[in-house]
Amino acid sequence: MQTQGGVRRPQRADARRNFDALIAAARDAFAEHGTTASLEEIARRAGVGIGTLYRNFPTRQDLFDAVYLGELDALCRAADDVAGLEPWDAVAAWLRRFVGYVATKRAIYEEINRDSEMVRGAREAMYAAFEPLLARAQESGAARRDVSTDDLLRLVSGLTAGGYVDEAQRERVLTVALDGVRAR
Amino acid sequence: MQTQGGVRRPQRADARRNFDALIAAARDAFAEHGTTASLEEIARRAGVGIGTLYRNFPTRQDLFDAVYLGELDALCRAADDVAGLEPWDAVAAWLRRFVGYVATKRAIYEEINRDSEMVRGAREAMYAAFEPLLARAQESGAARRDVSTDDLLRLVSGLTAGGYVDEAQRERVLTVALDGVRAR
DNA sequence: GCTAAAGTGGAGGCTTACCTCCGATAGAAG
DNA sequence: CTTCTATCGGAGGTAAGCCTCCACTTTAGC
Repeated sequence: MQTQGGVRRPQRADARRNFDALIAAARDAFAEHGTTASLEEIARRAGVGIGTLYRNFPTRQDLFDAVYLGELDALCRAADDVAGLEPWDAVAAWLRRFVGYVATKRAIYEEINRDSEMVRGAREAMYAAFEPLLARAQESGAARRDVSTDDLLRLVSGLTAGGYVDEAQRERVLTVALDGVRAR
Repeated sequence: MQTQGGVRRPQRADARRNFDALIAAARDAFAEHGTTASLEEIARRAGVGIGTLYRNFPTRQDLFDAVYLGELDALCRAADDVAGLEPWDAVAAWLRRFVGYVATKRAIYEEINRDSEMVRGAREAMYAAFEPLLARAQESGAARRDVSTDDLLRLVSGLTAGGYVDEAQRERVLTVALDGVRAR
């Protein structure tokens, strides 16, 4: 991939090193502090000057996109992986994958609702990936018909972003919610 | 009530006016910006100097408690109001009431997971209010037995805090989740 | 090696928030 | 009306984040 989030990866070796270090540091920082993580701290963690951060990512959003758009691709492709399962199982499996995507990323959750230009495209990609799975489950009678793709993704991302005592509880709560989606 | 959140309401007329104005302004600000709302903006909105804010509420937490503990009481007492309904209906009704409490309050949601000393008591009060309703619904066979009070309150508060296109969507999603809680 | 071009990094100016302190003010009591 | 005192409010010191700018450093290509 030549670009990530519309930001070109630089050519010179040292510049590429810094670019990658910044994305890695930003991933951690966004996960820990949400969208408002300090850019100066990100630069510090990456072992890079603040000027370098700004040259590569003129705005916070650019950095944010670079961090998440790559992983988003993988998530969308996962829809193909589960396409062979039974209709309902495919829905459940992909949603669990989606949880894995959102779980460690407070920032994603904060952003998923906003209408920030660039995230809109990302959301559309996810919706496009999940929509067919849901449609198939609904046609086969496995999933209730009165919910939309949008409903489900918001349901699951809201659930996921909450704080839980442990992983087992998150899993339990997710199971309850998925049972609610199942047709009776 | 003489105290709110452990903070004594002052005696002099002007002081009481300011105290109340601060709580009202803080309620708005916390709803809008979450726990990190600027204290100086709260003082400004209340038409009061920043010094007055600090005299009444030495810490952010004191202010936060004063804002929410009063409303919390009302929420807990609502458990009695619904106690006369059918077991399942009582659970659903109280949870909807709970949604009303959390929905406009990002700050509450942020705080509900943390173990901040003073919020712990608040959480226990809510749990105490809801627990009997859930237990009754489980005994009557209306609610599944593999979920706890804690599970449900986190499930619902997570759902509620998410962003939605409109109220109808929030309602739809909540319905799905509640259906998941119902015994088959 | 040498050099031009790409890339670096942090000092510094700006803004915003936190919190303290104390001279000025306004309510309560007589 | 006066006096006493609780209360006010914002100036100002401190800290942290944002972002720009440019003298310096490093790389790639010869």
